[in-house]
Order: sequence, then C-alpha cells, then structure tokens
Amino acid sequence: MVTLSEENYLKAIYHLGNQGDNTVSTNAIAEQIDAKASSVTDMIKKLAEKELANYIKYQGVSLTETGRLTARSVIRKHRLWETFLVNKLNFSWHEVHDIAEQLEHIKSEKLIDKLDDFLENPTHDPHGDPIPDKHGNYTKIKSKSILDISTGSQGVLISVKDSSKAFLKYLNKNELALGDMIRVVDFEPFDESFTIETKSKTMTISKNVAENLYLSV
Amino acid sequence: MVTLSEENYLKAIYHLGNQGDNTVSTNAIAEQIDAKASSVTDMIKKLAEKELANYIKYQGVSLTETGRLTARSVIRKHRLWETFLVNKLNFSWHEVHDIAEQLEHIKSEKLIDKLDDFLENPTHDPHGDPIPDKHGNYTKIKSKSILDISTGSQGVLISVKDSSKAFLKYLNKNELALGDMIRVVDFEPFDESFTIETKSKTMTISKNVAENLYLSV
DNA sequence: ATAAATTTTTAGTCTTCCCTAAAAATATTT
DNA sequence: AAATATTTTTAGGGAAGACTAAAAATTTAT
Ligand SMILES: [Mn+2]
Ligand SMILES: [Mn+2]
Ligand SMILES: [Mn+2]
Ligand SMILES: [Mn+2]
Repeated sequence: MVTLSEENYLKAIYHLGNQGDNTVSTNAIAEQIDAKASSVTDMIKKLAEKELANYIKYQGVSLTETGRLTARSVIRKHRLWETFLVNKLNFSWHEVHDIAEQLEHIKSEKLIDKLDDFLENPTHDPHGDPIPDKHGNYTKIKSKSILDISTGSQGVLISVKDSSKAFLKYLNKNELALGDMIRVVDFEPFDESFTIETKSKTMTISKNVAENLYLSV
Repeated sequence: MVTLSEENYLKAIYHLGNQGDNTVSTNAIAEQIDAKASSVTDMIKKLAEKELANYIKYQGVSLTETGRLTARSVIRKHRLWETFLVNKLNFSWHEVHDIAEQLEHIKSEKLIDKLDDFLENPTHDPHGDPIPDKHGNYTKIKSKSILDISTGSQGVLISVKDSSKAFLKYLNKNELALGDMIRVVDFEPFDESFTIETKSKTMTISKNVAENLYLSV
C-alpha cells in the first residue's frame, strides 16, 4: 500500500532523475514537492524501507524497479485524467493539471482501465506527453525543440516542455496548439529570437518560448 | 476549508439524522464511519468549532445550515460520479459505491459542474437516489416500499433502499433493475413473502427484499 | 429511588507527514 | 590543505485523526 504522499515523492524522483534512473538530490525533491529538505529525508527513508527507492545517505536517491513502475502508474492516471478533462469535459489544457493532481491518487485498477477504453486508449495527453499503458510501457514521438531545429525546416507541434499555466495561456493567446504545422523561417542572433510561420500567420517568439516547443522530426 | 475526514462525518450525520435535522448519537456515527466513539467525539467538537454542527455534550449532534449544504455538496458529487461510472464507463451499479467514496472528495467546483453537464444533468443516481443540484436542491420521486403496497397494484421500480453490494448482486442475479414495471400479485402471511410479476417472469421475494424495493405510486 | 447497564467524554498515545534549529557531511574556494 | 559554503541529516516538535482505558453522565431496570 502506497500513500498519497509517497506517490507524490515517487513521481518527483521519477521526473527529476531520468525515469528515476539517475540519482536525485534531497534539495531538488524538496523544491519540486514544495517541502523542506528534512521532510524529504524522512520520506526517502520510508521509500527505501519499502524498497521503492535506493538510498545511500548523502548520496541521493533513485527508484527501484517497483518504485519506477509505481511512479509510472501514477503518471498514467494523471495523464489519462487530463485527457478526460480536455476531451470529454471541454476543459482547456491549462486548467487540467491541478485537478489531475488530485485524481491521480484515486485507487481502482478497474476504473483506470475503463477510463482508458472510454478515451479510446490515447497515447498522449493534452500537453503531448506520452501515456504509459497498464504495464508501464509507452513510446515517445521523436521530436526536437525549435532551438535545435535548423532554419527553413518545419514540423508538427508535438508537445510542450513547460506545461505551466502561464506558458499554456501564452500559447492560447497566440493561437498555437498541438498539431499545428510550424516552419522556422528565421533566427535573430541579437536576442536569440525565432520567426515562425503557421498556416494562419507569421510571428516572432523568444528563445524562452522556442525551447519549450517540440516539433516532430 | 473542509477536510476529507470532516466531509465523511458531515455525510454520516446527514444520512443518520433526517437531512442532518434530527439529533444523532455518537455511537450511531461511530458505527456508520467505522470508528470508535471517542474518535467521533473529537471530530464532532471540531465540526461544532467550525460551525458546521450543533453539539451539546451528551445530547447528540445535528447539522447547521452550512453543514447541511456541505454534506449535500459531497452527496451531489458522490451520486454524479456514480452516474458517470455506470452510464459512461459501463460499471455495474454494485461496483460504483467504493470508487465514488474516493471521487466525492475531489475539490473543483468547475469539474463537478462540467461533469453534471456531460451527464446531461441527471436527477437520480444508478440506485435511484436523488442528485442535489449545485444549490443543494433536489426532488425525490414519490415512491413506496413493496411492503406498503396493496396486493394487486403495480408501479415502476424507482429506487433501492439498501445499496449494498450483496443486495444489488441479488437483484442482478434475479434480473430486477430500476425502471422495471412490477406488479404485486400475492402476499403470504406465513413467512411474510411477496409474489411479484414483471414483464418477463413471476417470482417470490422475502420480506427483507420487499422492504428495500421502492415503486412509483 | 437506587442500582446496574449503557453511552459518552476525557486523558493519554500513536502514526503520518510536515516543520525549525542544530549538527554532520560533502563540495567549493582560496 | 585549509577554510568556507552548501547540502543533508538528526533531534525535537506540532497538527490531524485515529486508538485504548478509565471516568463521568445518562438511561434502563429493579
Ligand atoms: Mn499535468
Ligand atoms: Mn500533462
Ligand atoms: Mn453510493
Ligand atoms: Mn448511489
């Protein structure tokens, strides 16, 4: 039995270390979870005790195979609920994260499998992030940040790296959405800005925006 | 801010006292919540402190207007989620209560309003219980237990008083469902059993079953 | 009207998850 | 290689919500 709080820690370690593979620092988790480092140390010990995490004092923490699978199952739930909220209840993509943070902790295997079917087994959530299947497997679409794409080439907007409300609302305001075909037409070295072209318009975006937009390659 | 545990106590008091109007005993709540009486006393004090309950030592507890509305909002969520699970995810009516017990605590006014619309503003849940609207108002369909209906008369099965898994599975096995037209054709005084007739069959039911089936009048 | 039984409350703990402050270990400068 | 700065852990608590055991109040039986 994994508690709500434990699930949140597992998710944090998973996201901070590359799928929980890399070692993650106490402070990094504290920042992510919005707790103090001492609280994190307590919880890490508990996770290690339960064999969900590998932990050596002062040396950071990573996930065991069980921990990794548990984290993925929480992420699966989070992303399926986000998809439900957007596709079925007509929420906008910037509104769903906080609600999914609550829904991801509902315990019922059958519920989540039925939800998956109801949504027709989506492979990606409203922010373009992959949804693990019930065994924890998923495939990430190959994509590159606009920062790493050569001027003149184009691709479909596949996902956003930053899923914060502020960034998503910026994209809404500028009518940029997942699925849009985007061509990178110019790069301005002075302020590292890019000019991009979509079906409907041409616009300039800052480096900060460019690095958060991922196009199919 | 009302905690998950507080919500459960408010619901218990609401259900045990007539909409929280009547005074409810500590032991009754303890049984409903599956906790010890001493734990109940602690919580009742907290609810009174927050002006959600009226409480006089040794004299039982009832709900304030705020407490009543809060309870109704939790019940609204519970019944909407049950409706979602049955109507959209194809759960059977005996499987949904435990999951709804979790979902009823998700906090988002917007979520529940959108869910309500998505379900096309249902007035009753899968067990025939009325769903309060966002202001806490609802209308109960006039109905009577088979126990109180005269032999020879008939009505539509509107709701079940006992929503336990065991009873609902009994009804599934015997192919009795909400919406069925039922005629009471005989009463046997010896064992207080009833013979009822539906579109598809005639069967005998015990007093225990009869008192839990409510027909429209 | 007492005595006995039952219900309810109080007193004292426990667990979970969080905190602050201080100590210990590790990393970075000089 | 020290000295300094930073990170991490330990020690000691707090709030919420549950528990047991004992005391107090109320109800029921005699
Ligand atoms: Mn999210
Ligand atoms: Mn997402
Ligand atoms: Mn229910
Ligand atoms: Mn119900």
